[in-house]
Amino acid sequence: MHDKSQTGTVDLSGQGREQAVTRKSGVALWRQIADQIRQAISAGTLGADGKLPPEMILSERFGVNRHTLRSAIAALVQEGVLRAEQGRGTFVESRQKLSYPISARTRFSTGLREQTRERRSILLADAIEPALSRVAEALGLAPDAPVLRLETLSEADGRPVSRATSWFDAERFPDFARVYAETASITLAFQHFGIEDYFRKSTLVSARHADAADLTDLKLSAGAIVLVARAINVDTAGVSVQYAETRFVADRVELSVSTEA
Amino acid sequence: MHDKSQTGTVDLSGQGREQAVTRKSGVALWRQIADQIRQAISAGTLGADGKLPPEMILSERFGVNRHTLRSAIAALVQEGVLRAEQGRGTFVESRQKLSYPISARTRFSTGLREQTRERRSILLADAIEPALSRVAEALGLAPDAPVLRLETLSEADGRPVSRATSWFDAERFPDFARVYAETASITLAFQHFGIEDYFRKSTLVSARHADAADLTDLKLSAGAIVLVARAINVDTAGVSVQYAETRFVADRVELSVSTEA
DNA sequence: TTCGATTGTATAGAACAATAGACAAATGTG
DNA sequence: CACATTTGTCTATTGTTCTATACAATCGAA
Repeated sequence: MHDKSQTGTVDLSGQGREQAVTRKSGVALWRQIADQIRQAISAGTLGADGKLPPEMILSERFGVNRHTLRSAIAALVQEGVLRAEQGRGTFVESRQKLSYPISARTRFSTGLREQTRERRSILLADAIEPALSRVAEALGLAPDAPVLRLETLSEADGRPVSRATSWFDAERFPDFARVYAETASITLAFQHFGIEDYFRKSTLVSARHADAADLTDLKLSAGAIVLVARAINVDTAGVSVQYAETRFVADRVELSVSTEA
Repeated sequence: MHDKSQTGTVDLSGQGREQAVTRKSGVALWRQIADQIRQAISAGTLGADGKLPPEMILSERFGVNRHTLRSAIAALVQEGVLRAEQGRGTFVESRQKLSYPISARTRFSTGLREQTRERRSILLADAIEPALSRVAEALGLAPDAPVLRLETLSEADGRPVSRATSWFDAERFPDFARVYAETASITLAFQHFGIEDYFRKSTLVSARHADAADLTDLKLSAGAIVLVARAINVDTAGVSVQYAETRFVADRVELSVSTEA
């Protein structure tokens, strides 16, 4: 059933890189095309002048009917990436990708300060629960030890950037959730508990399709990709104080690792 | 058109994490389900005993017809993730994710040595071309300076892991492609040109859908995700010697960043 | 105002995806 | 063997996606 998929190629970038749509793949053509246009815009290889080529031209490049291409554009208009004006053309609404630095001193707001006008984090939920095995291992706690779980959403310039689930030792940090809710900052909340500084020990990066909850919180459409960073933060004594699993919107964020050993 | 999508949820993990399929989203149900099963296997929350639940059970969990679920399984069988046996059940063929370390001393084979039986890199193509703007910038060369481009494929245990495009200063490293073809190692090829050691300066990590070429080379099915690492390597003097854009199969690889400041 | 270029709308048919029900074929067990 | 369990195949129906063609509406320039 899946061995007969056909692929047609298209040079969208003008730089030798080929883009393509694959038929009978389980992913609708209009969605594949929407993903590629979004990516090309982000890479600057399409709409660099703020305007997209006409629908007829684009549909020929992708080798699909004009209506199929229009579905792709409609999806991107709904996402806020494009804006179509009858008689004039289709225009790019937003372009740039945020570069999120990962280093020993990774903090949410700091690294994005120069790239955005405004940033904020929202506390969606908090709960005290027995630790899952991977959480207990990351924090160096006994299995099923009580941990505080924080669900947070981060936005930059009014658009969702990432969705994080963080765990903390509930015994060492009682009432952390309330302090965080007041300060809206992990760094400040840690200081309230006497931790002047903390460091990123390790980060595991993977990628997958966004699940249902992330789709909603991050305002994504189905099939969207998230970059997943599983990180451990330690205090100055090297003791794990936070384990976090953060999902970044792959279309809007890239992770920057500088390894100055 | 895209605002009327319906979402049904299913707890696949037994840990409170919900999985879901979204209808009318441009992604066929069987593909969404295939993606989720693959991910659940990789996370160990499904088929931990090597065997998948019967089709009837799974189709009820996902809230779809048995045939739809069978399409998902068929796709995973073709990928080599599952193996179905009439009368017996469906079994897990491969599970584990490779953890690819990113540090100042990142090299392909070293980090994967303990996780795999066998690794190899294949030179697919090489060419000398004028540098693209981002390549020239990364290597610190003049725009359109001649650069060598290498297209390589890396496999571990007989399965494709990553697909890289690397660029080198063609004037500093004449004949690099031939040397690399003979040694099958970037490290050894560099030594041939008097570079005893080199370091990873920076890495940008992003994620996107695999394009047509990567789909073919990495033997993926459409809609698959790749982790993209854009890296700059420098010699001991701090001069850029290699710029590489590597696409990792997101289902098989995660990137590990240890930030020991 | 007239015209070309462009996006928006409508309709119909073909190809694909999903559902439904029934039964065949293989496996392991009592 | 007889049986329950499980995957494999078949047919039919419905809804979604893609194609094809035609024309309307808006904009900007000649």
